[in-house]
Amino acid sequence: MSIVARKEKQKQEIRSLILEESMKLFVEEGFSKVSVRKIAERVQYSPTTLYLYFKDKNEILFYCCESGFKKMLEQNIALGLISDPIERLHQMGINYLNFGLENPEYYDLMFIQEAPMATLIDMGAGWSSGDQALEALKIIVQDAMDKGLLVPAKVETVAMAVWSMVHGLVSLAIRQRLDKLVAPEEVENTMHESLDWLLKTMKKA
Amino acid sequence: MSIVARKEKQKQEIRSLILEESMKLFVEEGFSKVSVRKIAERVQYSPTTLYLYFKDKNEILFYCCESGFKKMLEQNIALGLISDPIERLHQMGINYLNFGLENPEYYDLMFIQEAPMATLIDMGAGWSSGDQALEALKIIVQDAMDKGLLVPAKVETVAMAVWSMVHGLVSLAIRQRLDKLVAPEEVENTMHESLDWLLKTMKKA
DNA sequence: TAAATATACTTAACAGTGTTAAGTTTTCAA
DNA sequence: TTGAAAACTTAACACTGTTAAGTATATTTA
Repeated sequence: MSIVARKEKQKQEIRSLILEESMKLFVEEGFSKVSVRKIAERVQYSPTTLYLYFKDKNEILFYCCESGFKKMLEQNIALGLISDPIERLHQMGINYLNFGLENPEYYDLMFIQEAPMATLIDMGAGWSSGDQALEALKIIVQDAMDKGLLVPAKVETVAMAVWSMVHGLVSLAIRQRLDKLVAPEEVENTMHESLDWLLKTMKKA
Repeated sequence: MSIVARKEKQKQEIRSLILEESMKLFVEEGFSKVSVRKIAERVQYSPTTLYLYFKDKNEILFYCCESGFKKMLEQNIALGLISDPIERLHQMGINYLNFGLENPEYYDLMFIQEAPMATLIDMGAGWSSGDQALEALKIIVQDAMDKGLLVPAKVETVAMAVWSMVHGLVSLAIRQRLDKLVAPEEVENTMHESLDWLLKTMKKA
């Protein structure tokens, strides 16, 4: 049994190696430049060997995506210290914007590309860390309403609005669409102003 | 002179033909399935001939994109009849959501893919119809503020917030991310509720 | 220990992609 | 009618994801 376990462990190590090198490639060359052959070259295996460890390229993308979510959640640990729900929501939004702008390739994978979602669907699995992040958002919104800081409304509606807005900001920025609204050097600043505006606006008078 | 003019006209006709068939392919098979060879087959030319009429594939995408904006603007013509700025902004948002959900392939091209933007940048040209749509948004926001219907703020900030939110809703929906927040059959409805919520919230008490 | 089996990995290939260089056919002016 | 210019095609390059078939390398069984 110990021998089969060791083999399994080795297999897992190679899987990890493949994922690690894939992510490095992402960050260095961008999503569109990542190919099975390039990953293979990095891990010093033939391209077809990767198919012994993953079903297809999309599955590799999916697991990279998962690791992106972990990265994102780590950033939010310090959030627990903020007790005021609105302030906490605000900081969560700021973190979201920063994560997107600092890790555009990850963000692309996690929220823009359809490939990882396709895999998720035919794996029947959950969006583990993604669901977790959304759950956190809903809880904050609920909390804010309970404390009378927001006008009462359906939690899902408000959560969707807030998430859509920050996602909209990041994804339009990443895809160079916000340059069309303000000068490039003002984009980042205005994004934060928009977020501030939303929170100030939604706060019960 | 008349003969060279006729030639030019013929050239334009072929360009139009290529674009038309490209767009049909989009709608029928989706962005990712559109290839130079498939377009060529449809217009009954060899693939390389397309390069005599367009610099590269991205340029074709760019022009398809332009036509998407025209389609979108047409939808907004009836908006002029609404005099109340908030109501007009609301209807503009509803139109935006509907356009995105009804023409996901166009929407993808116009606001999600980076290819057309790349072409735009190295063409040095403007985002003609896109700019027009954004200008309309800014004017409405300004109008609403002038009439005291919105809390005063920087126009660009509010415009960016509103655009980002509707874009966020549509793009997350198209990429199947909103299913993670509410059940699939409730997505469209909740999107509209989120939009309603935003407008109700931003309206000056 | 030797043969049989299972595991790990690679080579070769298919069908597709965007794009370019070179060659052919057609059109039109001198 | 000849010659040049325009329009178009063929062949090829360098990629892409993926599969089938073959080859080594361990591991198990006789």
